Amino acid sequence: MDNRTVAAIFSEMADILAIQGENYHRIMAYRRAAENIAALGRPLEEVWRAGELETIPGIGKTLAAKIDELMRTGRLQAYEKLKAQVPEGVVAMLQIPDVGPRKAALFWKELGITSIDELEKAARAGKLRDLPGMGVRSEQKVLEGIQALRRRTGRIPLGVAWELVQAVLLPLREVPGVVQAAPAGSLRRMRETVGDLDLLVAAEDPEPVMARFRELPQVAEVLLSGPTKTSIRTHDGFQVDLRVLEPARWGTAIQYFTGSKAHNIRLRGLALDRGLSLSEYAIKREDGTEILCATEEEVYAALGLPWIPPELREDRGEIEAALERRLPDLIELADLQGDLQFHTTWSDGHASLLEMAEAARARGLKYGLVTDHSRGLGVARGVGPEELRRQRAEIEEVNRKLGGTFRVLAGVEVEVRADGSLDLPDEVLAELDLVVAAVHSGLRQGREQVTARAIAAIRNPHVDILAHPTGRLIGRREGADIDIEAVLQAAAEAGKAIEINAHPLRLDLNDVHVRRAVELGVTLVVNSDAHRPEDFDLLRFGVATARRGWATGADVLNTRSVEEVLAWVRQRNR
DNA sequence: GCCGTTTTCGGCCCGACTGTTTTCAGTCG
Repeated sequence: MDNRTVAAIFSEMADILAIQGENYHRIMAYRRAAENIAALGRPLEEVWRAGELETIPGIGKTLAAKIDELMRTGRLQAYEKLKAQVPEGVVAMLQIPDVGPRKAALFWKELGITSIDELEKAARAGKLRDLPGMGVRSEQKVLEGIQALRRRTGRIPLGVAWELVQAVLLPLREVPGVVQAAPAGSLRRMRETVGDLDLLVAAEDPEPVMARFRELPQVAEVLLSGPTKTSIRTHDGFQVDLRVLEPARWGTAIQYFTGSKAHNIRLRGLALDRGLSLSEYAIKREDGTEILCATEEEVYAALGLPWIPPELREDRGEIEAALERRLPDLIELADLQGDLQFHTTWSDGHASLLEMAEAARARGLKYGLVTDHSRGLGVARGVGPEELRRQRAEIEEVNRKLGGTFRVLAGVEVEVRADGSLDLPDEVLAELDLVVAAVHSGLRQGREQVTARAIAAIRNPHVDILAHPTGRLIGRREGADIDIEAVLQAAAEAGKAIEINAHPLRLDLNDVHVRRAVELGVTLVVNSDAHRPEDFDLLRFGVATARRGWATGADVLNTRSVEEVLAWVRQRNR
């Protein structure tokens, strides 16, 4: 039983307990356990076998026993008992905005409603308005919530959220009196998907900012608007929350709204230990006097901590690391010296080798590995032995033209066939500077088969890097059911590198797997996988994912110089 | 249900906004 399944069960148990009106903290215990299991980075089953379940934060005797039952029997009696008590459709109602556990329970108990469809009918028939605590407006909000839920395509991919936020912040920055404007929330933490978009503006007078925000062309609907907060929904169905506050309180505010919730709860606990109360407005002493923080550094310092990078703020050990002054020195975009995967018109890229090299150079990179697809992948065109030989001539010509300001290395993205063999003969691969291997087809194979293919590729002496190991496309396609732990172990043994593909729909490895790779000492590579010149800008998302996985510059191969990268290849191939 | 250099019991973050209410409950983040 894998981590995601166990996490989902605990999360659903929390929902059911909430509908039943259970003790809030007991519910939170289940949620926290679910989150920590999902973020574990190594197989829960392995932790269970080692008898170390209770070393996981938020797992005590009771939950450890429940995990044990799940691992041994594949079932959990307590879960089945809970599920039998509350209809599935009632639990599903929690997905509707503005419907929480209390209201879901109310609709169910008072009117016998057990599905979202029934709820919609009841709302249309005006049956909800007479319930205690409800009214005509609330009934309308339920209907609107159901519509919003049906429109919602799920969480927003990081790349889309990034673009939208840049577009919205620009006009807000032009409003007179605006001192600062920045994204907060999971976008600032650079999570791979973003739920609602959180924006923060510092200005003495909030109203002109709110007014400008409400009138943006992207706005389809104003959900709520007060003196400190306005929420809108865009035409694309995305919710954007804007908070405006005075500049003197910027530090506490941006800290608070960056989250995560779990990180903030821990921080507030630390504040209480020191006789302080932390809120988005200030740090309050017990006598009621306020400490205003204009910067985040001041907030953390007041709690005895160094500043913690936003990408780490998930309560995955960063607070302990900060207390012990052992936060990692995270990799930064500027640390990258090269990019070890980009494409050209030799396969499915949209620009010439020279154009791509110049684009990479314009972004401060010093080298790049051209990795057009081998033939086996059914993309338009693709390179075989003959094309690679001819491309080599073009590489030399481009390198001459660039006159030492940038170096193109010869590579390929070689297809791992369904049977685990590679799409190009070894002697052809041997002539290249570096070889990137990738699985694109047969992603739906069984776990053992697809894992074996990836490991076979890693063990091929000519392969240096395994690209986007799961092949997922966020929000579009599940990745292969691949045993990442086994792949990482194989890479560690063979001394091969694993890619963090920076494309915002891939981010593959993901943050949790990066963390595990770092623990295992696996060499990582952050690659743009650029298919057009502007795609080199995507590297920021790959670096962010590396940072979320606690990776330092030393963990990532392409922070090294081109000579060091080539030496890394040679010392292994001897 | 978890957790512990103020604790093995009694805590567990804090506030905005809305809609329903005459002081608060529910939801959200």
